Amino acid sequence: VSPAKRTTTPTLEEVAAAAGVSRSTASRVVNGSHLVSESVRAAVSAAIEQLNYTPNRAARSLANRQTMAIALVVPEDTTRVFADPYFAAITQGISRVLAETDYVLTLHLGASEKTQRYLRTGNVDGALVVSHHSGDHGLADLGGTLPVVFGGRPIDSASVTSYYVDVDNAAAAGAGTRHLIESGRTRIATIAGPADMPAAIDRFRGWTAEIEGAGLDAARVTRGDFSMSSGVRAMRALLAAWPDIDAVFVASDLMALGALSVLREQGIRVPTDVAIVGFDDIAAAAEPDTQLTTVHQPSLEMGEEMTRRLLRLLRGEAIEHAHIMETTVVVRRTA
Amino acid sequence: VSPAKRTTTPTLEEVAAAAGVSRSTASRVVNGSHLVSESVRAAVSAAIEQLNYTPNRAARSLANRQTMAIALVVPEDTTRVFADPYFAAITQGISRVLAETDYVLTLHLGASEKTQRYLRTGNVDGALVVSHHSGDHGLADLGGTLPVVFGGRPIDSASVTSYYVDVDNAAAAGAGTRHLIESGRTRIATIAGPADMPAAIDRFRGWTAEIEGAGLDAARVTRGDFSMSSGVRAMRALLAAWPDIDAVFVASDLMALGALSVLREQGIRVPTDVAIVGFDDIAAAAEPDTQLTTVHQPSLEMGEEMTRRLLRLLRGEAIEHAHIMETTVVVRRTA
DNA sequence: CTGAAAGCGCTTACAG
DNA sequence: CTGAAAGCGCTTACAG
Repeated sequence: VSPAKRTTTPTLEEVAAAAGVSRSTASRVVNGSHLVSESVRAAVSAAIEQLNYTPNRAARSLANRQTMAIALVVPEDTTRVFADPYFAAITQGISRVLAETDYVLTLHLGASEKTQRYLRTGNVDGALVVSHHSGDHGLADLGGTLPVVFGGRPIDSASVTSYYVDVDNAAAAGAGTRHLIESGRTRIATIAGPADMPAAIDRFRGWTAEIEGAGLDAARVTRGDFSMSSGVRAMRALLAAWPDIDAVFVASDLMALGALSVLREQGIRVPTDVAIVGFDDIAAAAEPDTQLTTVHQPSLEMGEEMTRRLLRLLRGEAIEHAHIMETTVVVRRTA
Repeated sequence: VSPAKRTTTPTLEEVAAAAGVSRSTASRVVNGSHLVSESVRAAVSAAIEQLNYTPNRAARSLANRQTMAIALVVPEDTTRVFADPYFAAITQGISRVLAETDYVLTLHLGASEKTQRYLRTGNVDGALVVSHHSGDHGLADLGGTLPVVFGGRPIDSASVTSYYVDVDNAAAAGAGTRHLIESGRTRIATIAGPADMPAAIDRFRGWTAEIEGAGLDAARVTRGDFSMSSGVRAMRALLAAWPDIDAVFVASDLMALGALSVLREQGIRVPTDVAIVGFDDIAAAAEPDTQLTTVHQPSLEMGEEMTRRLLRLLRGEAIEHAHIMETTVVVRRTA
């Protein structure tokens, strides 16, 4: 049978036969075992190459109880969340590090009964859960069932025992706010995020602490839902309630973009009249026409780090429960 | 062993024992075979329930040569594409119909050698490929290896034999342009998409045909890359080159949003001075502060339809190669 | 360092 | 309608 003609995938058995060794030995070289002589390794490698052999995943999983699959679960399945650049970047990071391994990624939008059962019943070796919202739909104790690392601090009771990577949202928001204070602004407002999201809560706390610490008035507050249009509404509301504001710390770049469009529309100069600091540093923030000053959050790297940590957990290594990544204030044109 | 205490998953063997039947019979009821008596079915079902049995996927795949997995591949892996609301909606649709089946979705960003090999060596039962760009990185003949349905017409040679769902981009763009013409506009520009993307090419063609058909001037053209910031740049360019324009058909909502912000900034009234029609109908288009008139494309439904079609292919049913979905012009405030 | 053998948990002809 | 048996393609003690 010429390799070009065969339609069915070659098996380990055939590789072994071609190399003149046993199936066990062929298996050992496929798996990089050290107890194989150099000559045998070469022969088997040649056979693998020649037959274009790829191990059958199902057979492998069945035999060694590893699936070589890891799940990416996004508990909330609204389009808004999924289209979030932050989420896109995290997924990118996850995909990037997984690409260098033999693991495959399964995608789960929502945390349905079916998904939970899938996760708990040995179909994946581990899970990555990315969620902005607090309501983790019963995913809290998932970590007790299989290795899990969360993107963002989980708000639930199990958080002390869960693994997660995050930034220090309060400190980061504080730094962004401080930039405004240090540049002489005194009537600094904030457009906060949803009151039920840990990241939003922490950023708001960071802003408040910094404002009060500077002896300024922390009353100029409004909220959005992290979307651009909510930023538009929030900015209008802010302007209506406190026409005197000279700066605003916005809890997400998308909302900041919305806020900027309102200021532009109303002919309010940025940063001369009102300075704006965002949060995230999405790609759009760096655009020549935007040049948004913002708190940089390493989203893609967070995805990479989550994945690397999960991989370590899968190798049986011990890691700390929390991994906090660095943020920086990126000063551009709006503040 | 009480079911509550056991840590290992029960096997079919155990279910069979508990029900007092053979493994074969237990397997038959798990798989809904008709050749099982009612009483036996009941007994096995009870055992399954009681033991909380879930079939082992690996064992099942190995035995019946089905993986019950389908791949979602996004050939280009830039953050920009992945954060695209259109893509997010499609994925949502895919996920939604798959949720009602036993299939799981694997996610592949980029079309690396590794991914291609994965797809071609029997690790999934079928694939869904979503791509805006033409350069499908060798995915063209993927359909010869396993069932595949594309989101968007593939531009490559294999397209006549591939399955895809799409909209009639030329006709849809024509309809959007016609809306502008019929409302009395005469100096109608367009912000087109990338010259290497089938959807962009077709939309531009649709605009051109309609403009020329009405005896108008089809010279007012500029291009973006479908991103909001490119819309900003394109709108500025348009205004600089042809200050007389009274309308613009924009090939994507994201670009239209950018264009609108420029008009707002320059104090140009919409739609009084310049009317705008977008394409996609993303969530942001319907926002109270935007109210963008646009060509609605059923993105989520396209994802659903792609998936349903792939499922049919997997069942061995015959389907047409192309499935074209309806678009409509949604008239809001900008035109 | 290498091989024979058992086993992973299912499905599916084949008989009956 | 039901069961015994073979087989899916691997891995992994166990001997040697």
